[in-house]
Amino acid sequence: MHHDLSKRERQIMEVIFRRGSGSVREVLNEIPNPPSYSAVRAMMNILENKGFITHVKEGRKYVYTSTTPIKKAKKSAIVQLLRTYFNNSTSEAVAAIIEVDRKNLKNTDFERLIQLIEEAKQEE
Amino acid sequence: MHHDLSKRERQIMEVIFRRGSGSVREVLNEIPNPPSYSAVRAMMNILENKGFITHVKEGRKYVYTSTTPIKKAKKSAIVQLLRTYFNNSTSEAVAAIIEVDRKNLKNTDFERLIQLIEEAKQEE
DNA sequence: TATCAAATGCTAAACTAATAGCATGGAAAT
DNA sequence: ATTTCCATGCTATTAGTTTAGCATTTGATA
Repeated sequence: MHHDLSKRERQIMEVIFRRGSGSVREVLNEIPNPPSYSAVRAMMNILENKGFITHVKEGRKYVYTSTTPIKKAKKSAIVQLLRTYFNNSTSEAVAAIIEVDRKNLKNTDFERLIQLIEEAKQEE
Repeated sequence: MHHDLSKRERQIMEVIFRRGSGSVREVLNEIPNPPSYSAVRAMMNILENKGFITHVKEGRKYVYTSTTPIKKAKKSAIVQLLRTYFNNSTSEAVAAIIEVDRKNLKNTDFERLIQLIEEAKQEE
């Protein structure tokens, strides 16, 4: 998906995915150690020229969105995570995710997860 | 973790995490649309100078490993995924992961997952 | 309506990353 | 011991990123 992007291009795409959309200013505000406003504008133009994002005019500014459907982007990110860190093992990945957030998860969360898995099992 | 890496640096780190370790040649072999051998070497030198990887001599070649413990790297990748694509919702992420791989998962896999979650629930 | 503030269009210069390729060195094979 | 094969050391060049800043456009405000 966004595998051939430069560091800045990638950072911008991540902000767009996280927010759903964003103006140059909004994107800039969410980049850690950001470059200048000019640089972000330049990068977003490049991303648009490459076809990764598109914009609509809203008031006096441009609001950008990803041209890749969010669902597809999520899938791509997951495949990438599994491949890089979990040897493509879904269950190891799930275990690791739960472990990361275990302290914050409540009983109802666990029950929802179990129900979710039961459902997937049925649909098989 | 590796959030300020250039595109190539990032690609190299991903290979190192996936493989556990790797020589320049081995890393090169796993990069899609790879640059030259020279370029990979240069990048790996930079990564070493920045402290992300280290090497031991093995025969006539250098074998590189990450200086970041794999566990920490996994956690960082997960946090990043959740933040970017799932609004920090563990259960949505788990649902999406299962969805991606649903066709390949067998009944025993689902049962293992349920057991895994039951255990996490107990440990709470 | 006139002014202001904040956005984009554009471009050139400065900087950093990425690359190629020659020089060097060492392990393995003959 | 000598040759061969791969690997690294190094450096110059190319490609791409980052920047500032002026001109222009456009909502908002007095």
